[in-house]
Amino acid sequence: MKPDSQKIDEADIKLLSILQTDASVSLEELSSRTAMSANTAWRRIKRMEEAGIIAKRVALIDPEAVGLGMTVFVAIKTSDHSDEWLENFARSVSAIPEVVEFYRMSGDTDYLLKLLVASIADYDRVYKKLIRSAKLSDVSSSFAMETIKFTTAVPLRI
Amino acid sequence: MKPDSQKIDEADIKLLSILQTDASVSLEELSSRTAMSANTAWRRIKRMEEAGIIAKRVALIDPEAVGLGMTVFVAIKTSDHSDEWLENFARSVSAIPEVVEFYRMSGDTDYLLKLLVASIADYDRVYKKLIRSAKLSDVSSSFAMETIKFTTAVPLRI
DNA sequence: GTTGAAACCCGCTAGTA
DNA sequence: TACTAGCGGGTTTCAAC
Repeated sequence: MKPDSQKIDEADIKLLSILQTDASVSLEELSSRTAMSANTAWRRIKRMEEAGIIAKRVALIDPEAVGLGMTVFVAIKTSDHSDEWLENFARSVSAIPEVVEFYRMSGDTDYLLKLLVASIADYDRVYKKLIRSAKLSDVSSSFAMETIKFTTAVPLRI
Repeated sequence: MKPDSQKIDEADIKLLSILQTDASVSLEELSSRTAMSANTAWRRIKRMEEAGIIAKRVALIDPEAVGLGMTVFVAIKTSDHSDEWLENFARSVSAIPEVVEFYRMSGDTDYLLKLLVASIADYDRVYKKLIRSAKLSDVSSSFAMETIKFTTAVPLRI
């Protein structure tokens, strides 16, 4: 799966830049845009897929279009907990589909979650599920009024 | 682009669930997994693409694999600013590739950014770019120690 | 060993009943 | 909704450097 961390060169970055913006471009177009032959492009892509650099190809759904217009950030502080509590916490929270991002933080808050929900009522439903599943106490939520930018494109540099 | 907000039924949700997890599945496999003909699956997908429900197809890059192992959240508070300042702020911050998410918030913090950077030094570079581009004052950063969950799959429900 | 070109063949796309 | 035909593109192979 991860054969000794292959180095990525400029040509790879060109390919990745295109594919992480639009994965539906053909090898032909890819080759014309990168000044390499189609099967060189194909070989490089395949190598990066096998190396895990390209994790997967997905369809991105517009959350608004399916009625998920509300983004909520949930900050959680935990007082000392055992390892198994933490493990269980991570597992049960990860299993909630509305939790789309979940980080262990340094500083003030210990955990930060990003939720995608339909409405306040929907948020309340998920919130209850959340505190029930892990028996949390110190939880505070912030609501996003507007998503100014959201991209899955990572900042690639030479 | 958005012809009168078509309703999404269960069959559509089945398709979306698969495609938002793995967009590389063939129509044949899609049809066998959803009990609809390949042709029907294709037509539904095309309709959802045209309706903007499926926004795009992208390759997801593992940030760690390309040396972007650090996720930072930046909370910004603004004291009263003019409309044009706000507009310029949104535009210049959005243009920074390391800013992968950018929200206008309710409550304590006015804006929340998510950054993908390589290291502390890299973070510092982006931070400087940030405060220079929009002349910010009240900025506080929190570092993610661990990404427990990150998914682009939205919580689809019947 | 690495690169490019060309053939193969599968599967996407679209037209028709 | 199902069938079918065309064709575009991913995959493989082979030859050349």
